[in-house]
Amino acid sequence: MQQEPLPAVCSYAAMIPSSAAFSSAQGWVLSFSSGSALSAGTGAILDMFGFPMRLSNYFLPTLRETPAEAEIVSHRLMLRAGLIRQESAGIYAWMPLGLRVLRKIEQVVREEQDRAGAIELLMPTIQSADLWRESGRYDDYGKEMLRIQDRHERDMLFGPTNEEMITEIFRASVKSYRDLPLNLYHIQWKFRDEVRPRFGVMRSREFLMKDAYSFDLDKDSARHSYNRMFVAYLRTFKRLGLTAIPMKAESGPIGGDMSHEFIILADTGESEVFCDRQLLGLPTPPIDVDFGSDLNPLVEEWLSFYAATSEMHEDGRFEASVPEDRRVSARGIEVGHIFYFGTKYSEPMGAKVAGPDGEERPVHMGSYGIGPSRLAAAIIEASHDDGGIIWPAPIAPFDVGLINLRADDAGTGAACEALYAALEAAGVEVLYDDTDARAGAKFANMDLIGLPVQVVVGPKGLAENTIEVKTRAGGERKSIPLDTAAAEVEGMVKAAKQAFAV
RNA sequence: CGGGGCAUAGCGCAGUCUGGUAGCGCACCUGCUUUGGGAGCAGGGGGUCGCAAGUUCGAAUCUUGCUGCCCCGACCA
Repeated sequence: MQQEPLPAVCSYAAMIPSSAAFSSAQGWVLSFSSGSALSAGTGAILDMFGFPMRLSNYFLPTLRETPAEAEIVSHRLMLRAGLIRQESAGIYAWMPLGLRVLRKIEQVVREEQDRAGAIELLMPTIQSADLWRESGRYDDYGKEMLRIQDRHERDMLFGPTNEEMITEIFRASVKSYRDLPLNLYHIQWKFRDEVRPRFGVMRSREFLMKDAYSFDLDKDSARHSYNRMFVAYLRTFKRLGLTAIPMKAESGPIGGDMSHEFIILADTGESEVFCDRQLLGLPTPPIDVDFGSDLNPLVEEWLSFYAATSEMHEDGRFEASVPEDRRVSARGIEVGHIFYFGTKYSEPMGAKVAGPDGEERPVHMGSYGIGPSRLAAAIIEASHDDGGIIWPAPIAPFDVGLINLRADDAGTGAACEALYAALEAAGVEVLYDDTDARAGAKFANMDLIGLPVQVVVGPKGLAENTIEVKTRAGGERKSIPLDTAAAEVEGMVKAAKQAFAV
């Protein structure tokens, strides 16, 4: 079972001291700094604070009506479910529930990057224009780059990407081929001043991106670094509940000659894509894939089937290489992009290493992007129904939505509290709807925010010592005995997550 | 950046043509009733009508300028 993401919890805990209302909770500051608290599951930490996620105390501003500006379903649902709020064109605030999703996506991405041998660091959002003058991109990048000046009238910019900066970091410290290969990544906010931002966080100006940068002595080893990210991406998207297909891509303004986009199929996709149906069923590389081994056969298998975006599509080749009943032509959303671009930056910026022969040569580089903020929207595009979002279990903001149908009833209240405590102790994240809204409103709201498992506690069932559980994805409900409910729900949550494990 | 549209309460909208006390539904607050799929009744709060000039006795409404936002296209994680 993967580790639960701590950042969301940390930020939540950090907010507590600012509110006098919580000052009666004792000892939490000390508890928080203890190692055992941090190593425990998220739920256990919250429980330790004695501050459960009661909806009555939470901040979840959902909307019953759809804001007029939202065109596509993910944008509508993200606004309605209180995940995001637009602050300016293409610029969004992430509300608590949305932030939890974003952190979970980040964490899956992080785990797979780490597994593939990439090393995390964190570069700033603001960069010096001088760095970009070195590579020549300061003039090339155009108006998409947000240019700013500091108080000394120095030219700065809000980074749209980090090739220059990582190259600068690399060249300052790495001088020998013995330190290669190296792959450094960070997960940081980027800004691209899109002419027309749209579709919410799918195509925003400010967006969160995981960008990794590989450094190798020559093209062959760079190819291996590329393959490692290729495999990591296949695993990452699968764990997020997505079937992403690598497609040959144009390398765009970043440049280079080996490049693939990872595309998921969705009706609202921005681009037209064509591929062989076989790709949809190819097995995802397993968790124990050896990243040190030759990954070429694995990658080549994926690349042996036809797959292309409309820009790279050739009708003739498509029809010649794919039998008619296997031809898929659909719309797709780009969720990742990997490039090999050789010495495009290392050469002009002087990032050189000495080879075994003592000769210095520019390193061969690649860059590898995934947009977690965009993924949140893409996942909703791929997983929703008329009632709202259906989160894949691994990235759901909470595992369980616990509904108390009668907030003023001592019996249901006690049953909910007991269930809540038992589930949290088992490491299950629970959002407890203890509000006094009506049943219908609670059900609709819970469906909207899409938690994988709903637990409904009402006076009727309780009279027979039962509660009801419902899975959001399939909609199945069943009554189960109260005394085994916690164990059963825990099992459902674990099974739901297990279904996404690869 | 070309083309089109919109801007009135947190959200969805009417009112603008034809200038005269700023409205409706949802949400919010109070009370009572209700309580297993977005309850009912009664009462209540919330608005520089995007901004600025102008015309007028009087501007949400007419004029001009500006700004913001959305949609289509070209471009992109």
